[in-house]
Amino acid sequence: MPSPRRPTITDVARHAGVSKGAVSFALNGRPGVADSTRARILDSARELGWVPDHRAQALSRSRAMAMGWIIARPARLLGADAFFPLFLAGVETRLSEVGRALVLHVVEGGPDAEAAVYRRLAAGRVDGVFLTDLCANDPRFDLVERLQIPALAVGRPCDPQRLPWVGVDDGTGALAAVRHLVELGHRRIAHVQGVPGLVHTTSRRCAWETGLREAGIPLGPMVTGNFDGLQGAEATRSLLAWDPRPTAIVYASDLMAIAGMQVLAAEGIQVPGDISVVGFDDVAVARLLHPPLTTVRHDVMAWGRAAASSLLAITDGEEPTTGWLDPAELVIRDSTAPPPKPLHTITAKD
Amino acid sequence: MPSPRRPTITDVARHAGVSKGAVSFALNGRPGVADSTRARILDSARELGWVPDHRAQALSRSRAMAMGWIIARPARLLGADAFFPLFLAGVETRLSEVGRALVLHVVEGGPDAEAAVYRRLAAGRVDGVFLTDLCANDPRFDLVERLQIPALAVGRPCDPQRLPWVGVDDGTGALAAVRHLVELGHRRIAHVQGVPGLVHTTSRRCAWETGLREAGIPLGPMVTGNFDGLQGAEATRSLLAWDPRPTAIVYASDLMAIAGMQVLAAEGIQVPGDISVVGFDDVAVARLLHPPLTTVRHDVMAWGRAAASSLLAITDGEEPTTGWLDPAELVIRDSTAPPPKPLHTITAKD
DNA sequence: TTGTACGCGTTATCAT
DNA sequence: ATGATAACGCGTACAA
Repeated sequence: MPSPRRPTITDVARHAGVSKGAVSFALNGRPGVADSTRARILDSARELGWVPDHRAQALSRSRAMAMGWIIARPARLLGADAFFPLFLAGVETRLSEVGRALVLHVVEGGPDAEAAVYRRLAAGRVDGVFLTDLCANDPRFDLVERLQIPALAVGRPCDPQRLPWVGVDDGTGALAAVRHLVELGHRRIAHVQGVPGLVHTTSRRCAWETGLREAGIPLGPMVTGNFDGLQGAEATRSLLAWDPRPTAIVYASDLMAIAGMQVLAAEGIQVPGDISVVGFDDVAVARLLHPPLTTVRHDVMAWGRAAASSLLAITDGEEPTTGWLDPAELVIRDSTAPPPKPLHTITAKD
Repeated sequence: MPSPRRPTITDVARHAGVSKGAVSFALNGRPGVADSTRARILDSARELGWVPDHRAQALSRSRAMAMGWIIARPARLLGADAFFPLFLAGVETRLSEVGRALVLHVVEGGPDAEAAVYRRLAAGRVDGVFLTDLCANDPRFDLVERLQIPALAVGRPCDPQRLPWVGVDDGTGALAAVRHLVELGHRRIAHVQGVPGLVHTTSRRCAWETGLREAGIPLGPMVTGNFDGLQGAEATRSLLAWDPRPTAIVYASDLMAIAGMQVLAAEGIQVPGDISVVGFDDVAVARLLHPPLTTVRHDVMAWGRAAASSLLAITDGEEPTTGWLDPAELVIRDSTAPPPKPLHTITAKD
């Protein structure tokens, strides 16, 4: 039995005894069709089980009805990324509301491969793109301009005039974390920063510096982590070698903090008794750790929703909302406490 | 300055002094064009910066060049899902190799909303779909058949004849976990199962039952967890109330295991000294816990790649590979050890 | 309301 | 064998 061809508006038109044009108008709810005719057309469409063909609609409307998100990173790292799934969930819920799809690409092959993917997407596969993982002098700004593809920066670009952007101010949360530690009495507060070059790595580190400066504390030791967080372990070991040892560590991600806590536990160092630990992201497991992790929470799903709304506005020719959302906020749990009595530290100073 | 219209094959044809058809043949590497002409056409295309318009290509080829993945779940839960990002990464790397995109949808509104999304995607937005989170009597099998959309089941369906499928046998790994505990001397092995109804929940629970049965141990207590793992905490508390208390707990996911370990730690129960813990998934943090978590690993990225390859084969009219991939395997770390000496247990029995 | 050109690449038909 | 011409896919939009 031959698979019955999907009905087209031509079929609907024939069935309703009108022209193709009338069907199109009726189905799109546009004026210029008598109510009785419109009803008849809609009935026919329903009866035949007509569904608009996405490819034809895309071609004739010159719109892909989809947004693109290109992630330039080894795919394997997605499994350890706190941002990715939640941002995606937020974007997706918003796009679904207006019948748009999300086209996702993970590309590993360096800038050229990345540019090739943007070029492909720009050729009618998507109507706009999200730019995440912003870095200083981000080459994608030139790229999307050259390709004439609408783009939204996720986070505040170094040159915020250049593109619409939607960001969550993580500096506020990171600063709150440092102040919290200072209030608890800490004076030797270390930082494990994230991947160098990323805008949010810088903003978190700067917040840490600001917090120390405003408390009149000299800048403590800082080491650099990476994407998958495993480096948090090594970073922590290197911090333990400092003399005097830090009494608190502010990590740029929960995953690095978790890796660090495991090192501390293995060394017999109590958290928070000996060293206080602060993470960043408030991942699902953060509250499930022992002790539950003090961290900085940002509402990544809301961020995704807002970003999607902004990009939709851009592609629909409206004025996009741009700027900061609610800032990240400190979530105090049990991994932070006053520093240990400084007895042995004084000895160590000699 | 007017935005210079993107060049079409008509422009290329004019530039090279040939017809549209010749350009199409040349660009697609099909015979019937003289080599010299072909070279001239390719030069023109390169010079003009021609890129195929995806919408036009999709319409005329009647292919969307994209695959769909519809996830019917509250979007928020994606942040706590070990499977999602890795499977996606695997799928995506494979699809990218052949210029296909992944169209992703997260839908929350129940079966009707889900069916509506499938209908939309089937209307030319994608060429095939992945079916994940299989459950018994999955209504999507009828749905995709009715919509005539190629589909691949991710995991082994209850009726494996009905659709091509690619699965990872998690039963083998779960069974290995139970055997490992039995060998260590455990006799009271509990299980915290996953979301009821899902195929993999059943297969893991059955493996646990098999392991106990083959060791001649009566079925221990079992409780039910959920998606986000937080219920792992409550489940664990309920297990602690059993008398005699289990000496080992096999969780259906790492996240539940982590939540459980936190409860155990809070109760002053040593892991693995008092109770051994086994997870499932081998998420990134599993090795970073204290103690590092014994768990069952499945290569989810490879699964994603294989699934993508199979679905590509289906939509390209080839014979898809179907069946099991490498089975999940036990990863022994430090959260499992022999049970405590049964002194007080004997007392408790009276 | 109808008729028809249009978007753009593909492909079948036809002429050389 | 080579290449031109035109029809096609399907919904949209404008002239009539």
